[in-house]
Amino acid sequence: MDHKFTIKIKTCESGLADDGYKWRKYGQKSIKNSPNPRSYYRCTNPRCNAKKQVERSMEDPETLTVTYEGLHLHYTYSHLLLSGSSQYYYSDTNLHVAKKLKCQSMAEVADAPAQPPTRSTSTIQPRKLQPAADGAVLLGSADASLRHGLLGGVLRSSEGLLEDVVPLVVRKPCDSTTSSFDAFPSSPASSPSYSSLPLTTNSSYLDLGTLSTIM
DNA sequence: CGATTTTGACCTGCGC
DNA sequence: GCGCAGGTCAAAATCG
Repeated sequence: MDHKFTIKIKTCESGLADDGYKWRKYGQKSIKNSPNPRSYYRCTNPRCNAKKQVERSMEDPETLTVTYEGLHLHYTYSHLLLSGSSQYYYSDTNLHVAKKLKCQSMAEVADAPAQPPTRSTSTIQPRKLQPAADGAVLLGSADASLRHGLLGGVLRSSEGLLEDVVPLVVRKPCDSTTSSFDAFPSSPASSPSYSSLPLTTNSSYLDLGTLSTIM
């Protein structure tokens, strides 16, 4: 069992996505039918088994397809310094790329984000930490207040696996006023369910809408 | 000088 | 069994 999912990140010029974790590159391979090589990264934390693969999108060179695998077993305090200029996408379509992804894992991924938006709950509902397949739970030992501080303003909209395995946000240094969002027609980020979030919709985009369709 | 990246070799899984 | 493709290793190079 593994946690594996893919997100698409808009990059600007030469800007690389900084997801708050520290990664070490351990390989690069050219992929068949893809003009761009795929880079392989491991978390530098020796206790952490998280890995990610970064591949530049064929259709949009400014989009990086990042496949995360494994769980972070530690914190990154850089999240406390998050700015509002974050843009990231969660692509369910690429979930199918992971050939080893089992149906159960798919269900896990799709579980929480597919929940109807119970946004009226202003109280931070600590999402039940889904025990990871390997028994590890990201932030599992976190002080609750710290966890809320980290998660509350960033990705609580997902209320799901993203909090467990996705680095809390994929940051990019460039301005958020790019017009590239036209390439992503489905935009549940504008859903009212996100209006209660402490982040503005034009500063952070999370494409979770289609995620529920894979249930 | 230690950490990180690069890159070719090696390993492994899968389809035929 | 063989070949291909993807993933990982590890030594050398590079960087800060």
